[in-house]
Amino acid sequence: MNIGHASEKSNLPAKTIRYYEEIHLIKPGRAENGYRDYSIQDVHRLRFLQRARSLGFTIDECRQLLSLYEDDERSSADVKRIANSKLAEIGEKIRELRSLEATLKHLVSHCNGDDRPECPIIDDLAGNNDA
Amino acid sequence: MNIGHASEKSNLPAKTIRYYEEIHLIKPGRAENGYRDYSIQDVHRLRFLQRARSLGFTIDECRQLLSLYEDDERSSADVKRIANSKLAEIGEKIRELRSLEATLKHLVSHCNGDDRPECPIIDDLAGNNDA
DNA sequence: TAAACACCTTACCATGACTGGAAGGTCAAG
DNA sequence: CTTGACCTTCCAGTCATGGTAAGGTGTTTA
Repeated sequence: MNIGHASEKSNLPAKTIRYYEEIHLIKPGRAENGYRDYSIQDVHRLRFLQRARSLGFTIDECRQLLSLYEDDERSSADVKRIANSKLAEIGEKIRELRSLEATLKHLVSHCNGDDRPECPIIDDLAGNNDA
Repeated sequence: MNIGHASEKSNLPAKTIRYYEEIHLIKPGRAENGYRDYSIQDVHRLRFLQRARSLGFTIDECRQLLSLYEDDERSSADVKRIANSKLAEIGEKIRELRSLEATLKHLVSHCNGDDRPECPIIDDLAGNNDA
């Protein structure tokens, strides 16, 4: 199967698929004309990678997950550990963003938003924390 | 004031300060020995940038905010508009992360996490959505 | 049969916002 | 005089692609 077809099946741009080969995540065969030739197994791997990436796993985590995916003897604890650490990261990121949101909302709510220059948002950024 | 001192006062790494100069966010003077020489005003700008970046504004947004900061005739509406658009972005990002978190939590909760190979997380990534 | 067009190849540059390191100049203290 | 803490510029790397160029291949159509 050519890369275009594999791209459709996996929901990954061809560019990305070639990049995954470059960093040794997959190694498709080659046809006589030099075109990459993807097997059904390869497409499974690509779909796996697409899903894992869209869940926020980094390429390195995907590499770990993929090797667990291909290992019939894996323990589910190994997989769960990776997922839990990613969950912790996501939770932390959410907390940070919510704190940012609160701060900005507070500033915005105190800004008149008219054509006068007084602006508590700028004042805060400038370090004048009068509020 | 040398860059090391400016770095302490602004809470920005010296590397970052030099980078900000490279992209024309600030332009400190130079001492006779060629060292950068930061004024109090420069440090105010750096602190402003540090705060704005930590609130999630991009460099380009910081550039806008900085020019508003330096413009006594600015309208607070201009500032509020930028802040509101950033707020919308942050909200969207939070929604995405919460959705990721929910999906992952669901998967993790169904995974035994023992030394057997059965793993609903891997199954899901592989595209077997039995759950 | 030939041209048009879709697809494939490699190779290189760009992104955002830094961070790290090499190679070297400057300056104060011991 | 030398050590060490600073400072300088320049070059390369990060992450996960995206863009573009220059060219080879394969199928369809005039």
